[in-house]
Amino acid sequence: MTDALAQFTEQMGMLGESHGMPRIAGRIIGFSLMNPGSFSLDDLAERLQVSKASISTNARRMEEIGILERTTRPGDRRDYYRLGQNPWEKVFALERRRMQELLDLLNHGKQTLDDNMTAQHERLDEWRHFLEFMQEDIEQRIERWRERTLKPSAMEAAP
Amino acid sequence: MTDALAQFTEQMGMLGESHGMPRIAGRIIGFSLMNPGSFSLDDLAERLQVSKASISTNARRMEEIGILERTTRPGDRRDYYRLGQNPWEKVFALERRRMQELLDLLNHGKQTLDDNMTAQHERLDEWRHFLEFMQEDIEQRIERWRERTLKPSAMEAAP
DNA sequence: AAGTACATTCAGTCCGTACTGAACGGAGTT
DNA sequence: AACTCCGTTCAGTACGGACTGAATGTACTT
Repeated sequence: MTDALAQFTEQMGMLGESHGMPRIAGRIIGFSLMNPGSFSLDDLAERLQVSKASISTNARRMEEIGILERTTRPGDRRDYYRLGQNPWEKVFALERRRMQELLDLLNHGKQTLDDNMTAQHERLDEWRHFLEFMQEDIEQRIERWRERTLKPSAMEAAP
Repeated sequence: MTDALAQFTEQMGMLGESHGMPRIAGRIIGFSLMNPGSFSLDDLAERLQVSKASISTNARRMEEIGILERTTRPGDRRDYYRLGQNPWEKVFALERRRMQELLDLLNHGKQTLDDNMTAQHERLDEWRHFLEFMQEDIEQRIERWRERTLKPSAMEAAP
């Protein structure tokens, strides 16, 4: 692996950490982004210089979320992993779920709040409205993205 | 503090952790959401059962980001904290910054990638386009939210 | 000047969790 | 059956960072 690519992989690891995922998970994503084909657990363990156990755990978790895809080959017992279809939609879905948790918490909190605390009620409502407003739009946004990528002819060049 | 409110505060702490912030920061937000007025460091330390040092550090950091507001009172040396104007926009801004970091990383990685690896180039481009698309749209969305809240007469009831 | 009332900083502790090596399990092969 | 080649699980380690108590800094009061 080139120096530059190794560095890219490491930075993806760090970025993954800042998104709340294990460092190795980010590295796997970075590596898979930059290298063609699919890779066995042993491949990844060797290339990323980490234990096979970590690779196994992280790859499987990311497959459950849909970020990675597991494939097999005839006459070969190993599992091979590569990037899934549209990994970032999956990441956004996770963040959306956290937003929903917050929304639920705010709703529940509002119920436990005494009626005469109008200022707090208003503030809670404001937050809820904002979150709901943003949330309903995320879906629309992703939908629009899908439409756009399905019709590549309509793509405009970005500056 | 009521049992229910204490529980709310704790859950806000946990939720904050899942967003990558210290538990105490989330608790301060939760507490400030539910309690009227502004609070001194000692107030918060006592109510949240944590050390004053932690409160100081976390409150200040959140003030830097704009989530909290620091106020003072005549004839009183203490600092008082309360929620800032539109805290969630600030949280979104943070996530937007992380997206930008990823975007930068992808752009830089693309430059280090050999020209003849067309498949990887395409995949990188796809990611970049998606992120750019989502990012520019988030700004528009927040802008629309501002317009909407500035004209409360135009508000529609949500289902 | 000494004393008081704050906020901040810093060295050290504690805790969660990512990560590892080794053991385990299962499915194929001989 | 025993053996091989996988992936997974588990007990233990290591590490990062949140949190704390004590020290420090600063501005005001007497």
